[in-house]
Parts: sequence; C-alpha cells; structure tokens
Amino acid sequence: MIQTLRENPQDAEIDSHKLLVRAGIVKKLAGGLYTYLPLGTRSLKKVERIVREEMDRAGALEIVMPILQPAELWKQSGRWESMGPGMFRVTDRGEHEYSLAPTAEETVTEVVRNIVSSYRQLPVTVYQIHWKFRDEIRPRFGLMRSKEFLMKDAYSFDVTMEAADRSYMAMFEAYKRIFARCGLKAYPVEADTGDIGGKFSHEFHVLAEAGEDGIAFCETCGYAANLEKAERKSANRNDAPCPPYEEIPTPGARTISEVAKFMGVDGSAFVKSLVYNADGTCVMVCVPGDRDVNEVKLKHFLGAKKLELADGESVFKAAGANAGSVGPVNPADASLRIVCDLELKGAKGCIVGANKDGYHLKHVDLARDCRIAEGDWADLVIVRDGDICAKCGKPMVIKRGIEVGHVFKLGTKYTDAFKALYKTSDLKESTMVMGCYGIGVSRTVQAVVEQSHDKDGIIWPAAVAPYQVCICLLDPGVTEVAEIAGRLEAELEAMGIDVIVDDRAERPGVKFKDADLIGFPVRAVVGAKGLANGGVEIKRRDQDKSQMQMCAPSEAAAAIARMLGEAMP
RNA sequence: CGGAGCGUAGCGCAGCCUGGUAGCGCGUUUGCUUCGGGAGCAAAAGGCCGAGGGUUCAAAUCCCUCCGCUCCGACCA
Repeated sequence: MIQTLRENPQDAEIDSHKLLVRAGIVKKLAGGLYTYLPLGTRSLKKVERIVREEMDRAGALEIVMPILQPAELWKQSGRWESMGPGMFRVTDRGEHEYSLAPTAEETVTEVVRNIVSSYRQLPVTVYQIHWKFRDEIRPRFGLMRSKEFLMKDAYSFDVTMEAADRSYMAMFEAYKRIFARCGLKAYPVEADTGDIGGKFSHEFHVLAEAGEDGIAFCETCGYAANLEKAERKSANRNDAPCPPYEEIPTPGARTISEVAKFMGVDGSAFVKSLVYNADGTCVMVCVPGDRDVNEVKLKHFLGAKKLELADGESVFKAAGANAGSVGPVNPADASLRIVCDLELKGAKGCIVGANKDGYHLKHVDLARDCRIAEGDWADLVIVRDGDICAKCGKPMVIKRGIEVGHVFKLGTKYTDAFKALYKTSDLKESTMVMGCYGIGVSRTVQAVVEQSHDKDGIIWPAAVAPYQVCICLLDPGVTEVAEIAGRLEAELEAMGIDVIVDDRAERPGVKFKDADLIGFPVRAVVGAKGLANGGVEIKRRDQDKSQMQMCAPSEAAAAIARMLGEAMP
C-alpha cells in the first residue's frame, strides 16, 4: 500500500500538497476529502500522540463527543443561524436536525454544565482529538483547507476571569511544546478577539509563503499579529495649508487608480471614502487613497455586530453620488457619521469624491471642510510592510503563515447561553468562564511538510516521520545481506525505533529516490557492495551525501540511534 | 455566487478545430539482459472518451442539458 508517483498531481498548487500526494501520504477521494494512506496515518497518529501527551501533561482530560450534534444546541447559542452555510446539516428519519461538528463549544458546555455544579469541581479543561466538518467555500491546498479534518479541540472552565487566564496560559505553554516537538517553528501571534476584547487570543503560525494568513512582525520588539488585528502607529500629517477646495470634472474615472492616472497624481494624494452598513446604519469611512480598510478594526471601533459595504442604493442616499464619486465633504445625508483613519489627521490638499457623479474635489482640508467628530479618528487600515510598530516605533515586516493552532479566551458567551453555573463557597450561583483551544492536527502534518522539504522530497522531523529509519536492502536475494538487514531491523525495533525495510526487487536508484521522496529521517543502505566495502551505510535525510557514515553491521543500530538523537529536537 | 478552464487506462497527457474501429509516457504483468541515484529490449493486460439527450449512415470529436473537478474573483469608492 505504498505507492509513489513520479509526476506531480495536476490539481496541486503548493509543494507540500504535491509531495503529500507523490510520496503516497494521502490520496484524494473527492474535493476537500482525503484518505490518509498507511504512511500518512502513521504521521497523523504521531502528531496526535504528541498533542495527547502535552494535553495530558497540562492537566487536560481527554473525552470524545459526538460528531452529530443536535440542532437544538446550536439554536440555543444562536449559531444555528449565524454559522450559515459553512456548517454541514443532516436530518434523521424522524426529521430531527443535526450538524456535523464544525467545532464543539455548544456540546461541551452542555456536557460540563450537567456535571459541574460546585466551585470545588473547577477548574477543568477537557479535550478531544476528533474529526471536524466544514463546508468550505473553496477547499484547497490538500489538507490545508479541507472539508473534513482532524482537530484537537480543548475547552477550559473556570470560576473567574483571572482563573481562566491561568488555564489559557497553560494551554499556551502546551502549544509551544507541541509544535516544537513536531519539529515546527510556530510563532504565537496576536489575533482578533472577536466580541470578547482583551489580549486573549493567539494564533500559532508556521511561516510559509504558501500560508493563507498575513502576519505583521516587528523584528525589534517581537510584536507579532495577524493582519486582521495588527496595529500601527501613524504620524499626523500636518500638511501645509491649502486654498479653498474646488470641483474638478473626472469623467468616466471611477477607481482611485483611474482618477489618479487622469489627474497625473499619486494614489496617496486621495482620501478613499467608503460607505458601510453597520447594523443597519450607514457610516462613511475615510482612509488614505493607497490604503485598504481593515474591516475587523472598523467593526470593533464602531461596536457593530454586522458590518458590510452598503449597497448601491444606500450609498447614493447617504452621499448623493454613486460609488466612485463619494467623499466626506457635504454628503447628501448631513447626519452621516464619518470616521477617519488617524493618518489623515492634519491632512490638507487632499483629493476626494465630490458626491456628484463624475466629479472630484481638490484642495480639501479634512478638518476645515468636513464634519468629523473628535472621537471618530482611529487606526482603521490594514497594516503593510514598513508600517510603524505601535509598541516600539520601529518598522514592521509582513510575512505569510499557516495557522496551525488558536487559543482563545471565550469569557461567558456560551456559559451564559447554556446557563453553565456553579455554586460559590458562599452558596451563590456564578457563571463559568470558558476558553477554547484548537489545533489542526491534519493541517499540522502538512505544515511540517511545507516547512521541511527540498527538491527531492519530504524531510520528516524524526518525531513525526511515518518511519524513522528506512533500510534499503539492495540485494534481497543474497541470503547473507538479507540476514544482516533483518538483524538490524530487529535491533532497531528492540530499541523502540520505527523502521521499514525496502526489500522490493527494485534497482538501487529507485529505492534511493523513493526513500528521499518519502523523506525518512535516516536511511540505512545494506547491500553486497557496501558490505564488501566496509559495512552498512547510514545517512540523514537532512544532510548530503558527504556526511554519509559507514559502519560495521554490528554497530549500525547504535550509530543510527545516535544519529536520530541528533536529528530530534 | 460570478468568471475562466478541465473531465479520454491507476497517474500525467495527446486526439476534438476539419466526425470514419482509441493513442503516448509513467505505472502494472511476463520473459531476457542489466544492477549503487527513477535501466534496456520484447510481449501483454487495462477504456460505456464524466452522465443523459440530440444531429448524423457514423460522435471522444458537432449541438443541448446536467454532474464533477481546478484556478481566479467575490469591497476599493
């Protein structure tokens, strides 16, 4: 059941996906659905074991919850609606509705609230390693974003916010250990905290060009944050005073780049004005013309539950013009709230839409010409490379990352909805404080490959390799050689080392290529020629041929163990 | 959801425009030779050409419908 492919699968885009398929780690069954072949299953189980050991060490208790979750639970939290089409839903013969678990906050809260009733039973953290289902808009990159994936999800329950912080930190530390043991360099980065607020959400990212998330890093002070969240320090502009604004015709030019080209100026001379619909009310948002609005920041700033760009009709009603000619000077709706990015404070001589189709205004002084409340200036844009770190004032860089884990302080969102209460020492009732903590186990496997491969194939870290050692038996027909290989295999197994013997009737080149492609950390070559020349040849996958060692058959096992130890983090 | 592309042997592809008995490479099987970095020669097996309908004497090929997959986009005002 080990099949390697010479050619890349036609549907794979990124190296790790190509290699997982070529090396026979996984096989696609359908879009977003993969079979873990024997090699893949072994790696998956190894990651799983590391996760389990570290969760146990951190004091979390393993449970297994149903994948089929009754709709009632989701209705109780309000997420039956809010999860939308991203959740798989099924109906049984009695017309009862269920979800296929996309996550398990509802279920676990229901379970724990029925068991825990006293402060004496807290804190408690439970976890499971189980399959999750999400109807992704676009599954892609193999295991990276699939419809079905293995996840470790943990949930902590505490008496107070402060106690919950301790549970959070315990998980945070466990995560660092888990990724390190998997041979991954994973960085904790600050993430959006949703409605809860505070500093209590971190994502763990593996840096990779193929990553789907942007991360702002400050190499000076170590600040790291998801682009959704990353803040920057913006200097006030304090531009020179400008003459009164005047109207200029800009026929047919809609986008900023079109108008900028038409006028022969740079996009940064513009103020980009967008009309958003925040919980049913229109708000105009102004940012520098060469910047993008960060909707997550905007949503938090406005305190909005639902935020989206206003539709064409609302835009016209609010501004008096269609998108493309909208601006902050005298909008049609005189009571329209205008919020503005801090960088524009003191901006003068700007170009804005005239709120009249086909026209723009130049020489606009935002403070002089617009009605913007003092409290409506805020950091509202997406950080980009070179922006100034809000913590230390030095420039930041933008990198890409694969999110392999997320720790999150939930507060009482679910324990309120489910009335998960406990009795305090003075017999009062109080609501448990919750945290949730996820690791994409299957995604972690792919992240390892993405981070550790070369042109010849995968380079598995020893801790998560399907097998730690591959014995390439070059002359399986020669009894003496086969015996030495068999003995070596037995010795290694006795030492607790995973070993696979390639005793196929293949030519040496084929075996070497396959061993490199699959990426076993250590390769031992046992062949008639080698034995005649000094013995068994051992080599680390992450080192080149010049580091190859020859050793006597009787010493090979010990030498391999030593080599593996060096390769283990 | 919008746009584009693709469905032909286990995998990667050609053939389609211009209709006429299904092809190549890899892999698989057999034999001989070879044997330390994806060997050579010879032979063989393996296809409802995504599904359904239509046009035609004749359809992988032309037309219609559906299904599946992949990529891009899904806010730039």
